[in-house]
Order: sequence, then structure tokens, then C-alpha cells
Amino acid sequence: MLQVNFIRANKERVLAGLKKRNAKEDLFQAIESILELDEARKSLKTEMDMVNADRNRLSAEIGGLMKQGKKDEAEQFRSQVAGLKDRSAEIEDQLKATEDQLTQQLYTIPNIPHESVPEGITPEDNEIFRPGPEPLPDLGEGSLPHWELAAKYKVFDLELGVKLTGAGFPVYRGKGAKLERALINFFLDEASAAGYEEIIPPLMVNEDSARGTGQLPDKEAQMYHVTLDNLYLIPTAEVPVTNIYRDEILDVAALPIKMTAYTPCFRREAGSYGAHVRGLNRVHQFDKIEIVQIVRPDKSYETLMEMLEHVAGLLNKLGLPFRILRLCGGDMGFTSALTFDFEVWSAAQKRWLEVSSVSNFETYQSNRMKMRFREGKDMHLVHTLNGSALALARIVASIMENNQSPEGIVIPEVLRKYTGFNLID
RNA sequence: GGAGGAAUGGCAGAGCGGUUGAUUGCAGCAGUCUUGAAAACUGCCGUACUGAGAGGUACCGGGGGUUCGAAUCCCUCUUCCUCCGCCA
Repeated sequence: MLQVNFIRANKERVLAGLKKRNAKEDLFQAIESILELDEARKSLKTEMDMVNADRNRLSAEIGGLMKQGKKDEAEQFRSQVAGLKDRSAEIEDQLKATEDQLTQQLYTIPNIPHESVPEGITPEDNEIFRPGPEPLPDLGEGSLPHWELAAKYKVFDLELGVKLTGAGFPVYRGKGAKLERALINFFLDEASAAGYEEIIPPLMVNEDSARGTGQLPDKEAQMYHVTLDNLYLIPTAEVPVTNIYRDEILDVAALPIKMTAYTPCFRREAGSYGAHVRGLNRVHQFDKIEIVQIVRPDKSYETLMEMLEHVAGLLNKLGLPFRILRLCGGDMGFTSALTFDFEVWSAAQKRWLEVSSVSNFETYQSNRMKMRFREGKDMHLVHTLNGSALALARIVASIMENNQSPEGIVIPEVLRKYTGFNLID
């Protein structure tokens, strides 16, 4: 979330940011409300501190008198302290209520978009940061979408997933399963080579972690919730991996911190429907390799480009036709300041499929997580970034569609040492 | 799941009702000495809120309670350790 002091000092910027995000009117009002609540908070706090200071002073005097054996004099002070105590408790209740309201309001304010974020409301308004190849590959007549290829070559089975679990839980089989595993290993090896520490995190997180990265309270309905133990299935490795450094004060020399993790990701995808969810286009469980960086604020945009190039490198090595979009204000995630989406061209479906999202959250997550670094005497919030490198299900779909041939699905060169075969037939 | 024990600053480890935000050691930072380094010595060394500042307030796993006063006593939750049971 944003810091109140930042909002106060940069009110115009915050309001302009909300406008760019096409925010509703009530968010603009929330900004006013936040500033007022913070003023109220401050004066209540000052009042309580003064009452407590009096109480502490009197208590110390009572202690001194008791030591000297002057019990009668001590008695006089007791009733005074009792009164102060009641007063303090009263103010504390008000203070707590004010702070709760303030926090609730702050949770409703999204991150402020970076200046380079284009104006716009819908995905059509996203800026093409790096265009796809010209002309786009054309597989000609008879090319099949991946779900038909899956049936033909038995790569994955969605109906079996329905039997075992429900819609949107694919079962990969045989060479399909091996291709999946090959991609995981390839992506992890590439991340390691780029200096990312490999992490195997828990697949369930507690409430604090979900709040830290911003899934709570904003996106609660998107997560599977294990109510009996109050745990959430992770929608992305970003959640457990970024939270590793929650509530930590890092030494500046420790930065940047680069971590990667492969995990299955679980998403309820409530509200999705239609042809766009066919096959592997949108599923409830998919594998993803995530890269996360924790960096100095002055380096974060440089880092964002570095991560962008890492992901672009992966797609180039796989030989998939892709483009990069800079998301517009209206299409950007709640917690992000700047997001680049990677889309792979599906010639068979004649549409672009999102396979990666690389974002800079600036201090939005680190403020929630109290993730800071010390440099000399000064302490600052770090910037956090993450990106998919890459999301598997759609990559598998893309490889199947783009690499289909009369003989079968051709495995990209770089994956062959991982799969042990060149063709799915 | 059952029975005990524990939780204090970056780490180790005192304190167990009254100037204790907290002794001490290590680590860290600054300095003296030195050609340099080591050693020795001196000083500094938690976080948050608040205040122009001096300062004030809060925090000794979380929450609640007793008391004029709690790191210290009580209740509760959580986590960790030991033993038993179960188990990939």
C-alpha cells in the first residue's frame, strides 16, 4: 500500500495516478478521507502520549515514596493515576478505531502508475513496446488449436482432470508430462545461470503472506482458501518467495536479491468464461517459474528491463513468436507501478496468448511487508519486482500450435536435452 | 494426538514487580595508535509513532488481565525443543 506521508506530500501525483487508472470517484474521496484520518490519528496519539507520560511520572513518584515508607503520601497519587488510566484507555479505543479505518482506506488505493504508463482503459489501449515478427507465422490450412492436438497426440487430458478434480485441472500424460518437466528444468536452469537463487517454497501461505504481496484483501476471491487451517493455495510463487524477506531490515550490500522458484499455481479464475478459456488458455492449476528481485529503489527500473530481457531471451530460445506490451493505466494490476506483458502468437487460434507479466511494484509491496534496507544511518523501503519466466500451460499450448507438423509436434532444439525426444507423435 | 520445557535487541545470554528500552559478550560502525594490517584502547550501535528541537510514547513471541507501577505475576493463543503415539 502507499505510505500516508507519501500521499500527503504528493497528493496531486496520487490523484493523477488514480485518474490514469481510470479509478472510480470514491477512490478520490478516499484520499481526502485518508489525510483526515491521519490527522485525527496524530492528535489522538499525541493526547494519549501526554496522558501516559503523566501516568508514568506519577507512578515513579509513588515508587519513590513507597521506598521511603511514606505510604500516606503515596495513597494520594493513586486515585489520580486511576483517572489517567481510564482516560488513556478511552483515547486508545478511539485511536485504534481511527487506525483501523485508515488502514481499510489505504487498502483500497492502488499503486501509482509510473510516468511511462500509457493512458487507457482496456487491453486495446496497451502500448506495443516491442512488436511481434512481420509477417506473423501462418501455418496454413489444417492447422489445429492445441486442444485438438492434445487429443490427437495425448499430451494432456482435461476430461480426465474433470473426473479427478473439476474443470480446469489438466492431466499431462506421457510425452506431454515429460515436455512439462523439461520446460520446468530449462527455465530453472536459465534463471540460475542469470544469477537467481533457486527456491522451493511452500505451496500454501498464511494470511500475513497473502496480505504482504497484495492478494489480500484485494483478490481474495481468486485464491483457493483452506478454511480449516486458514491457509491459501498460492496463486503464484511470487507470494511465498517475496515474503521471505517480510519484516526484514536488509543491509544495502545484500541487494539486489534475486530468487527464482518453480511452483504449481492455483487460481479460482472466478468470472472467466467462453472460448478464451478453452484448452490450456485458462486453467485453475498450472506450473510457473517465477523470478523475483528485491532491489535498491534507484535501480528498480534498470532491473525491470533486465528481467524483461531475460524473459525475451527464453522465448527467443524456444523460437516462439512474441510481442511485448506496456500495460495501460486501466489494464494494470492493482499493486503494480509498471507492467510489461509478453504474448505469444497462436497461429492456430489466430490470437495472442499472455505467457508472462513482468512488473515493478516499487514500494507498494515492501511498505505492506515492512521490507527495508539500511544504508549508513538511513533506512528505506526496497523496491520489489517479479516476472513469470515462464508460465507453463500456455507455453505448452504455444509450442504445440506453432510447432505442429504433419509428422507431429516438433520439440524446440533447446529442450531436447531435457525431453530426450525430438517429436511428439 | 498425549505429557513436559522454552520464547528477551543481528547473534549469544542476564534480568523474574519500581529511573531496565533493558547488564554483559560477540558481531557491526566511527576514532586513537600504526607505513599498512592485526592487537589494544575510546565512543557509537533496536524499531515505530510523535515533536522544529529538547524530548515524549509504545514495543522483551501475539492477545487479554492483575497492579499506582509488568520483560518480571495470572489467563489464552502461537511457535520451537524433549519424550510418547502415528506416519511418507
